[in-house]
Amino acid sequence: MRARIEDVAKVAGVSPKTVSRVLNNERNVREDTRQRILEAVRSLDYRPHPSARSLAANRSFLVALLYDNPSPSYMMEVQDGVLEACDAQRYSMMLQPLDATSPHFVEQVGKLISERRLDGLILTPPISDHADLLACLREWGVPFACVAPRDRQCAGVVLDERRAACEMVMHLASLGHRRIGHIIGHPDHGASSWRLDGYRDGLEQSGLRYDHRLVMQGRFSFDSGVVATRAMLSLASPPTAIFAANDDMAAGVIWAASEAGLAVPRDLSVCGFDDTPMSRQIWPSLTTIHQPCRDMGRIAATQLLRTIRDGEGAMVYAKFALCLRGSTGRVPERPRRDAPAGH
Amino acid sequence: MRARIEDVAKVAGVSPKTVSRVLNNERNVREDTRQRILEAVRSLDYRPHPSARSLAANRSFLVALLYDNPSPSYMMEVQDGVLEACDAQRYSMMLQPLDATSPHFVEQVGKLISERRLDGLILTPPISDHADLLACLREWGVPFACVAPRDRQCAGVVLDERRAACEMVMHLASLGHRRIGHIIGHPDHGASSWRLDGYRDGLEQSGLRYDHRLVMQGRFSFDSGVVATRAMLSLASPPTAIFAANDDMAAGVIWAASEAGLAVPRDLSVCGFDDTPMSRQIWPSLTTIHQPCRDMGRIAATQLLRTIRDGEGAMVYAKFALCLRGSTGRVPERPRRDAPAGH
DNA sequence: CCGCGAATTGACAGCGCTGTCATTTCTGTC
DNA sequence: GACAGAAATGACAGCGCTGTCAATTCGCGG
Repeated sequence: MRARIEDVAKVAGVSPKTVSRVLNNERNVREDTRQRILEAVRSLDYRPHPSARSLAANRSFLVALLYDNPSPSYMMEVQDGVLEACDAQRYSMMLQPLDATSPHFVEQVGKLISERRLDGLILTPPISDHADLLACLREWGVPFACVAPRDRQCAGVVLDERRAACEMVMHLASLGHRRIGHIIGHPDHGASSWRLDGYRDGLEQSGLRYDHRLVMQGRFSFDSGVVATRAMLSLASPPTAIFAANDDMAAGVIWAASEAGLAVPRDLSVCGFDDTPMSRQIWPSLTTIHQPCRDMGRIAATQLLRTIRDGEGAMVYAKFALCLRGSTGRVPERPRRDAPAGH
Repeated sequence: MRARIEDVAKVAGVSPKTVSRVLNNERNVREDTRQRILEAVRSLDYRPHPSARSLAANRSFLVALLYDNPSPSYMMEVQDGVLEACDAQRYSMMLQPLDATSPHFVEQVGKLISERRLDGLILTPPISDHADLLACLREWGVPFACVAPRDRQCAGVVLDERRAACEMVMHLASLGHRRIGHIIGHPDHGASSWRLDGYRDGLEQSGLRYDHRLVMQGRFSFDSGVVATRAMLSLASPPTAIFAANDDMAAGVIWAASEAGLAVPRDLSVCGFDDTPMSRQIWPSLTTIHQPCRDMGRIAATQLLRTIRDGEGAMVYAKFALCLRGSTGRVPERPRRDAPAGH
């Protein structure tokens, strides 16, 4: 049978309550007592019983990570980061896939919270932008932290995606591109508008005019990238570079370009956003923007646990990085086929 | 404050123990009593307290899903399946990323089990092939279920990967290929040997000779696919088709082929294994073998829960499916460059 | 209507921990 | 050395549920 707190107390010659104090890092325990107790814990290989702790303390020490169908690699990394932070603070994480468009969405989350006695939630896009849910959580007093939310008035983590997109477009411009297309992400994701704004910033700072014909609506999916690209390539004056709002759509761009017989980057430069593993596994490898997803998961969890403990978590900025790879190149010297000169 | 079991009992006019019986689907409760209790549960919106239940029942109702750095999309799908099965039986799932090569691996798992009071484990490749761990779990009497283990004498789920690989190779042969290369997966994964065996079966059934020069060792990574392909393409008599043991390596094959100026599938047919999302996002889209990962996760969890409940889980076979896509094609009529005829 | 085994229900303790509050011990001051 | 106030420790109840086992009720043949 496993040792219980009472056994530890007996060995250390103190009361169970004092052992509990040490295990929970409470103040007001003399240093020598603490050492004696830790020694007893070690000698008995004592492990506190999570359920007993939860029951007595009236907290579950459990947080849930809510997600709705994002890219698996993104989610997996965020997950690992969250787990890392939770483990370090003796918290557990549970996962909950959800359908944010369901009419019972908020209700389901409420049920989850009360069923599992959750101490807090971590919301990932697009759930982190679900205004109804955020309002309810605030009303219920349930602590939460958001990953990349549109509204930054909460605990969590974001990237300056607008700046990142801007820099990417400026990079394209520096390669000589003057007709740079953009494929917008899913309309429900805050990221889509930041990236679009960044695209406009980048054009402006490069002295290029915004042309609405070069901007297509996508949905963050590979297929939507293909569709948008076919449309853009059939323009009278097609772009020489396309900046897709994520890597999946960028893969769609490369696909559609290959389909149309264009070589990337010779005939068309392509870049994405997210630095998914896939971006390095396609030919040519994709120029994109790296998000430190694992760090972001860790940060979000840390801010959530701070909120739970002290009632105050912050919105932390994570750093992005441009990954310049094979899918972008200098614009060709002579025009391609939309030749204005020559006739 | 939330309703407790006592409140439900009072409303239904029975003892708390009887309510507990109904909630846990125990036998020997009269039907009308059951109905009265369920009605009370509904009217009070009662939710049993998980920690209280665990503490009293001396079980955690928690299983862990152990993984070591597999492909994120694979893991994510397995995860969702496991969650589905656990939810249905009022169990919780926790995730545990691990390093199976660590010298303290088994010890770490043991610590995890006793710390979290786990009721069981689900092992994914390559952990499902870790002989030391399996031996310890059996010795400790810890229920577990395996996804795709080499040794099928345990509860879990597998695919007939050997058969799948065989069919893939036969398909290549039916397209006219006679020099079909293979890139073996990671040596520690059971899947690698099944797929290799299937490759040999496929050659044999197509009347082709096994040629060791056309078989390279890989490690399931994109990079290892690139390296193996470069080596194979530099052979005096290179293959006209390459069957990589997974999609990541197959992506590497396409990459290396593009690098070498070869067009896929015109100059080289390529196929993989796993049907990752990436396989549809590259150009050309990848011919591969689909594994129903989500189903497999669900099945593994179901068998684990059966093991926990009745002490007996089975090894279940899941169904694979060939996905014929753009990366494979008929072998060209006239030889390519290793022209034996001609000059 | 009685008696017996089976089906159904209930009383009670206790799972292992922490919150509350009382008690003891220490620290610094005059 | 006495004393106040702070720091450290302990006693005890109880978190909400289920296991054990005893008590009650039911069904049915004689």
